[in-house]
Amino acid sequence: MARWVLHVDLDQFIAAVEVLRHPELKGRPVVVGGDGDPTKRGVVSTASYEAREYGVHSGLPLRTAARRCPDAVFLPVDRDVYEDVSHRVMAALRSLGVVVEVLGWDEAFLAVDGDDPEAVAQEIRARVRAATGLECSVGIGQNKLQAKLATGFGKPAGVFRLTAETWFEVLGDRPPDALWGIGAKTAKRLRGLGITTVGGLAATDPDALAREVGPTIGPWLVRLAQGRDHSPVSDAPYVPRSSGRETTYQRDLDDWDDVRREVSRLARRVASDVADDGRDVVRVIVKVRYAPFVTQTHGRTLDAPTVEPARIEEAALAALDGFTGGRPVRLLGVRAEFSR
DNA sequence: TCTGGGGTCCTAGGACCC
DNA sequence: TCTGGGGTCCTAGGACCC
Repeated sequence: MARWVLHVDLDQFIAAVEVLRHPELKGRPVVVGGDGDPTKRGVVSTASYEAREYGVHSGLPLRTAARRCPDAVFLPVDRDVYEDVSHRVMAALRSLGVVVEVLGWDEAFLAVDGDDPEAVAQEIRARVRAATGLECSVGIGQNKLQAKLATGFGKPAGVFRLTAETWFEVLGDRPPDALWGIGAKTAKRLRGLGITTVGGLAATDPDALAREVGPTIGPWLVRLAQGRDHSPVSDAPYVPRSSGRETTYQRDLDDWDDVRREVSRLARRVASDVADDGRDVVRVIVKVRYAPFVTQTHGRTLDAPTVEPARIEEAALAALDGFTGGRPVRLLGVRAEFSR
């Protein structure tokens, strides 16, 4: 009996959840992001397929989205609702009685045995639809990498199988950033080395690439392009490595007394988040993004692991002392790292 | 009129030690 | 004029993902 990995990805998840609770929006361009005001600083979390027709996509500044699609309905991000729907989706997936590895709100890997993975995929789609009213797409592969990439070819509301046999036929001529883990920066770097396709990357000598981009990443990139991946589908409970809060201010902070107050406020929020799950904090990192979008971080390692809010705040303020110059600030962040 | 917020993992350089 | 080699920890930054 064959072993398959199925990757499930909800279609336009956040926008679909909003349409579900506002049925009058069905068929209209819907853009979810920020606090729903497209004149403010913020980016698109998810755009409905109708809005995508206008070139609106995740990560696009809201102001740009409003320019491209003035008739779109703009809605604020409502995390609690998406989390709740996400729980129902994952419960529907677990109802199949297989190992489910959750990946964010709207994605999961499933380990499935059998000779008809397409039938299982359709059963998944039916159960998710019954539980939530939402559509999803399912990728089928022999490993997580293949399954994850397959899903994109099944969208929307479809199923696609991608195996070692069809890997190069489907992906060989595509640019390297079609792969999961290669972004614009790495694609550009590869282009500089004359590598412009997945097929080309797969045929590159791993040792040669190691010399160019590092001993771990070089060979990993080649394995990625070959569609090789041995990582298991795991339902082990997620253990966070860190927890943080950050804010982009609608108007830059010019006064560093305000900056200091805001760092204290963020640190106390982080401390309160951390207290909820009782993890010991070993290091606190402060992030500052200046008005021209230049970002710097400074951290403080604690003398001893702690959950004490006062110690966490103190460490954040000490880390803030690493920043000099007093330039206007666009974003502040505080992150706590846990002992491992 | 630019460019969110939540994360993870890897790299590179300096400090420090033997 | 020359100034080891290896290991580990700490720190800041980069790249990527949802």
